[in-house]
This record gives sequence, structure tokens and C-alpha cells, in this order.
Amino acid sequence: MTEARATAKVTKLNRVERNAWTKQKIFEAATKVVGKYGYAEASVARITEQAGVAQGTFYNHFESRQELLDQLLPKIGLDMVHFIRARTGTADAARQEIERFSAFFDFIREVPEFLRILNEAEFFAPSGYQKHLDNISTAYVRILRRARLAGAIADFSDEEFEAIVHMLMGARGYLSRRYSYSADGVTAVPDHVISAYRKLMTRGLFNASGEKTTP
Amino acid sequence: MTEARATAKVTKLNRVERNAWTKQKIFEAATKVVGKYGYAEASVARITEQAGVAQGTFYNHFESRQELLDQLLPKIGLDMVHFIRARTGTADAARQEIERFSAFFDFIREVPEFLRILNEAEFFAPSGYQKHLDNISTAYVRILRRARLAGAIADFSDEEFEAIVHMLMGARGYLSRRYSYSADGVTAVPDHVISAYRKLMTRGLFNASGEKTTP
Amino acid sequence: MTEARATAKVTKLNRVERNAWTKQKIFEAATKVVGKYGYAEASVARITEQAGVAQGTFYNHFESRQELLDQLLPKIGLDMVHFIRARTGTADAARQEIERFSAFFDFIREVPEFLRILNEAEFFAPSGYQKHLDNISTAYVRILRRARLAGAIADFSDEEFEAIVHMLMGARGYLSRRYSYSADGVTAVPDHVISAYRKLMTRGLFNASGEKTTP
Amino acid sequence: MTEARATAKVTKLNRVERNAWTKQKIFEAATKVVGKYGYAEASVARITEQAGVAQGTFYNHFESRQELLDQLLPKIGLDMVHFIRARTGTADAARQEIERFSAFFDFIREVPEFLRILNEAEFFAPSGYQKHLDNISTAYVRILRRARLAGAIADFSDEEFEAIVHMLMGARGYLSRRYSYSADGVTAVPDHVISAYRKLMTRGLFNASGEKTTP
DNA sequence: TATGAATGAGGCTTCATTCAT
DNA sequence: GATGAATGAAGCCTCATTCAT
Repeated sequence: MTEARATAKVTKLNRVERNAWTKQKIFEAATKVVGKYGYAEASVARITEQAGVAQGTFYNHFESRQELLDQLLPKIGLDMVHFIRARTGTADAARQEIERFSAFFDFIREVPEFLRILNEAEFFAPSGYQKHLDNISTAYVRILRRARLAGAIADFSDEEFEAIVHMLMGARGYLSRRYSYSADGVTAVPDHVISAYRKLMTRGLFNASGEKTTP
Repeated sequence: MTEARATAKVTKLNRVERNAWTKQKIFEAATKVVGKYGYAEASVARITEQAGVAQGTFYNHFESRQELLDQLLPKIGLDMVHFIRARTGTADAARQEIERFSAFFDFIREVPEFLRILNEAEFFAPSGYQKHLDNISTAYVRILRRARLAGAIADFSDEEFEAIVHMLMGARGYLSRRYSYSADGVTAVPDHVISAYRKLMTRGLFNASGEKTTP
Repeated sequence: MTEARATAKVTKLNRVERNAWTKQKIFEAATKVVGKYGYAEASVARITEQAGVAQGTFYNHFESRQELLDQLLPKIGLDMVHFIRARTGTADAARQEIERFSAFFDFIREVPEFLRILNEAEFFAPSGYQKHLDNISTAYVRILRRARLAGAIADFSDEEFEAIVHMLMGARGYLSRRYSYSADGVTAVPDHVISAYRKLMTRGLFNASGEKTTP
Repeated sequence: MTEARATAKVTKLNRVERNAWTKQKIFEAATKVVGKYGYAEASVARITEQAGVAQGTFYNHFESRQELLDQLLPKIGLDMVHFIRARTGTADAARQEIERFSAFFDFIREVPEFLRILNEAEFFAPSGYQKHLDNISTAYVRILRRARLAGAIADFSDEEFEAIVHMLMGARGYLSRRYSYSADGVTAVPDHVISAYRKLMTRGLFNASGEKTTP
């Protein structure tokens, strides 16, 4: 009895693992395909071929093509959050913002598919996009609030924070599209872009600590 | 102007005029359809039906569906430039920027289709999108340069201007999507959004003349 | 008539005629396919192949596969009504009923596809089936009423007529399935079937004029 | 009895019993599913889900989906025969026929799935349908023969009996479909239907003893 | 130039059945 | 015997584009 149960458990675990692995394969294939061809060209046929499974298999793991597409961005978005958090030091608030800004572009180079997945999601995976936006927005506002508490930001209301965060996200998006796309991959963001961002932020948002104030 | 032409009667037109008239009808139909359903749903069948012409007629005026889609944004984009220019006064540079920012959202309410056409163009009409971007970007950089010449902006290089412009466009796009969409049309942008934008600009970009500094 | 048109040569038809001709081809193909394989196996691919047109063409003439299937029975059903009417003489009511009964089976032999199209329609083309049923039922009830007026039937109410009609239709369906199907087509109904029907009707429904009353 | 077995607890069954129990569960599930959704929607997935077993399990008990579907009607058909027999009294032949007719509709209300299973079987489970037909037909003919022997029916040959039986079955089928289906279940057959049937039978088939003309 | 039917590739999804565990 | 993921064929439908009238 005990033995039987034991082997049953192992078998089941194996099954579960196999299952998860297949799903993971499909996920990765989708990431690659969407990253390379965009959502519009990410047909189930293409994804499953890339994953090396039959088309029917797809529907053992996802209700529909859309369901997968909607899960794509939030999943990678979390990876991004962790990545950026790990790259943010303990300097003052303004400097941390610059670090986050830079880390965002570092992540894009690390996960080249991310950019396209992010940018197109709004129209091809709206519900996934919304989820991602909420994830990022709330985290970001929390950061700004903390900075305000610490005295690094003055004169901005919570509502204004939310608007600011949308501007920042929008700015990053635009910049990344303008400067990071290239024929064969993603390149570094030019220095002048970062310097422009720093100026805008340190002067416009933060209590100018990020810039060496000329005496 | 689009509207004027559109509402003109179809009376006694010669061959050339009839031709242009038909093309114009298709253009307007496409604007409506894309504005309402998005590029993805803007099939040739739908557009020609809305225009009241046969499907085949479409290909007498456009090489392909994509060609029309690519022309859509640049065309309306110019309308927007004119609209904003007409709404910009002669105040100081910082105030003018705020005026432009507001005028942008006014235009969105005036031409409700614009928002969707603009936002989706990046992915469904990339070449048209690029053209629009260039149009706007060069015009905008020219404005900033003039402001710098006039002493309203200091300390920004031409390259940085370009980056700034992209950030501004990105910010507007995000904000418009966040605050302007609504169930039955486009609503006004909340005041706190405009105030947040003003603070960011007047402090971060311009030589703080846009804010009345309380003594 | 359907047949006449169908076999007409395709010589110099104008647009409208060509269009109707194509639709007719699809109709006939569907009749053949459903008659031979049943609705379930009547895929659009099979029908269009039989019709000699592309699959896409199908949807220029019918909204959906179901729409065609639903039109099939009522269309042939009308042919049947005409056929039976033409074979009904001017004898007394009871004899006419027997004539109709026989003509029904004659029609089945004339249009062998009819049987299957009729029998399966209830489940595969319910709305078309309903329409056919209404067509037949109202016509039949009218006939019975007239017979009652003429004194050939007594003692049946209108409601009972409706029930009777359903029984008659059901009986025919069953009988046709039982006796008319065969490996390579449809065979004649045995005499004893007709005689059984006659007895049931002339004694049960009509005022026994159809039988030579033994003195 | 089916129901009794179905609701029995799964306690302490040996191998053979467990096996039969599983098969029975699948049977019942199929009955429910086909009764509710029809054969066409009765996918193996749906049936096994309803039965609470894995899809693979299905194929340990049935060669194919079709095999199960073909067994469905004959099985329930026998239940029906028993049911009707139990409700048939010892009155004269004509009255018994009316009793059977009524009992048929009673059974439909008792086992609501039966109607759909019966009606659709002809096309979705033809071999099962044929088997059922043979079961019923032979039993019915035997009854009529006995009535003839007893002098209740005259003037019908054995072959004619068979035709009559098919008519009766057809009539019932039609009537049940016409009068017994309803939005939320099966309703009683209207009185005028039964009266119409009685008239047809007592006059057309039997030696008019079934109708007592009240003076 | 205008028309609109014809085309056929390609998309998403379902499903009976198999098979390794 | 039970399980359930994997398979791949097949189904319906959409749509940009072509072409004869």
C-alpha cells in the first residue's frame, strides 16, 4: 500500500513536470515568435512549430491563442521588475531614478524580445497589457511616494504622480523604439538620451540633488 | 481640408475630379473604419463598403491595402500640426509648450479617429508611422531650437532636443491613451495631468518662467 | 425548373446570370452531396469540390454553411409539392389521398436525394426543417378541411387534423426509410404497404368511400 | 435497474465489479449528454468528464465512440418496452393499443433523454437504431398477430402488419417531436392528439370496439 | 474607370484516438 | 485498468488580390 502510493506519487510528479515543461516550451516559443515577427504574425501554427509540438497540443495548455498572448507580457514584465530592482542602488532618489532608467534599457538588451512584446501588447493583448500596466504603475507610484516622504520630491500630489508615471513609461517606450531597435538586434541607448532624461527629471521632478549644483 | 471636400456635392465633375473624389471617399471611409475598429479590422471589404464603392475600385486608386493604411496617419498628422499651430499664441516659450500640449488633446476631441490611427499605426502601418514621426519631430525640434535662441532654454544640445521631443511625444501618447479614451468617445484630460506636465516642463526644460513663483 | 436550368450550357451569360448560375451549381452540388453522404459529411470543401468552384466562392453566395443547408429542404420540398399536385386527380377525397401517398414515393424515386435531405434535416438543418414542415402541414390541413366541407370526412376537428397530418407525415417518413432505401438507390414501395395505408385511411379517416363496401 | 445501480455506493467492489461500475458510469454519462446536447455534441471528452473518468479510460471499455453510441438506444429501448408492458392492462385489443400509445408518452416524461436519443439515433447511430427498430417491430407485430387471432383485427396480412407497425412508430415519433418537446422539458400530449389517434386506430385498424358511442 | 465574383492560402479550433506512465 | 497529454487531420471561415466584363 505505502509503496504503491509512493510510486504513484513519483509517476504523477513526472507527469506534472512533463506537462509544465511542454507549457514552458510553448511559452518560450511564443516569446521568440512574437519578439521576432510581432503578435499579428504569431500564429498558433508558427508557435507550435517553433516549440516542436503539434498544433493540437497547444490547446491542452491554453484555452485559446489569445490567452497565451495575454499572459506573455505580464510574465516577462515581472522578470523586468526583478531585473531593475536588482540594479537599483541605495543612492538618493534622483540617482535611483536614473539607475532605473538605465536598467530598463539594459533589460531590453538582455531580453531583446521584450520591446516588441511590450509595444504591441496594447493592441494585440489588451488585457495582458492592462495587467502589466497596473503592475508597473502601482510599483512606480509607490517609489515616488517614498521619495516624497524622504523629502526628495515636493509639490506633487498622488494624482500627479500617476500622470508622471505614465509619462515616464511613455517616454521610455518612445525612446526605446527610437534608439534601441536596429537591424540585427538591440543596441545601447546613446549617452545624450540619458543625459537629457536626467536633466528633465532632476530639475523637473526631484529637488535637484542629482545634478552637481554649481555654487 | 478633408471635411470641406467631403461634404461637397457630386455635381458635374470631370474625369479627373471624379477620380479624385472617389479616392477621397475611400480615404474618408478608411479614416472612419480604422478610427472605429482599428487597423486589424479595417478590411478592404469594410472600407469600400463604407465608401460606397466596389472592392475592385479600391485597387484602381491604391496599390494595396497597406499603401492606403500607410498614407492615413501622415495625412491626418498634418491636419493636427495645422490645428495646433493655429492654437499657439505668442506668449513665452514655456507657456507655448503648455498651449501645444493642451491643443493636442483638443485635436483628439475634434478628430476622434486620430487617437486610434496614431496609436496603432506603429504596428500596422510602420512606414506611415515613421513618416509621421519625422514630420512631427523635425517641426518640434525646430521650435525648441528657436526657443533656445530666444534664451528660453539653456543647456540642451540638438541631440538632446531630439530625445526630449521623443519623450514628449511618448508622454502625450501614453496620457492620451490613459485619460482620453472612454466608452462613448473622448473626454477632456484632467487638470492634474496638465499641471503635472507643466511642472515637469517649466522646471525641467525651460527656464522656469511658466510658473508664477509665489514670493 | 431547377433541372432545366442546371443542365443549360454556360454560353454567354451576363454577370447576373453567371452569378445565379454559380449559386445554382453550389445548390445542386449540395443536394448531391447531402443526398449521398448526409449533412454531417457535407463539408464546404466537399460541396465546392463537387460544384467545381473554390471554397471561398461558397461564401460569396451563402453567409455560412448552415444557411445553405437550411435552404436545401424547403427548396426541394416545393418541387415535391408541385410534383404531387400534378399527380393528384379529381377522384373522391379518399382516393386522392391514396394518390398523394403514392406520388410521394414516386417523387422519392425521381429525386433520390430527397429522402436523406428530408430525414436528416430535422437535426442538421432545424430551421429549414421547420419551414418545410409548415409548408407541408398548412397545405395538407387545407386539403383535409376541404374534404370535410365536401362531406368526405366527418367528426374531426381542426386540431385533430393537425395531429393527423403529423401522423401521416411521420408514417410516410418511416415507411420510406423502411422500404425505399436500398444499396444502390431507391426502389418501389411494395403493394402491401399501399394497401395497408389505404385501409387505415379509408376506414379511419374518411367515410369509407375508397373501399368497395361489401353489401 | 439502471438508476439503482447508478446511485449505488462504490464500496468494496472487486475487480470485475469495479470494471462494470466504470462502464456503467460511462453509459449513464453518455445518456445524459446525448439527451441534453444530442449525439453531435456528445464528444468523448464531454462524456468522460460527465462520468468523472479520464478520456483514456473510455477506450478500455469501448472500441470507439461509435460503439458506445450504437449501444445507447437499444439499451434504453428495452427499458421502454418493459415500462409499456407494465402499463398495459387486459382490456380488449383496441383499448390496449391506446394504453400503449399513452404509455409511450408517459415513458418519455419519465426518461426525458429518450426522445432525443431515439430521434437522432437514426442518423448518428444507425446500427443501434436498426437494432432498436427490430426489437420494437417484432414485438409489436407479435401483439397485432395475437389480436388478430383473438378476432380483434381482421383483414390484415402479416406483411401489412409490419407496415402498420412502422406507421405507428413513425406517427409516435412525429407526434412526440411536435407535441412533447418544450423549453424546459417534456410536457404532456394534448388530449386531441390522443383522441385523433384513437379514432384512426379503432376505426382503421381494429374492429371498432374501442369507441363506445355514448347514446 | 468601375464592378464584384472568384480565388486559394492561411487562421483558429475541435476531436477521436493513441500511448507511455 | 486508469490516466491524460500528444497527435494531426479536418472543419469553417476570412480576406487581400485578380480579372473579365
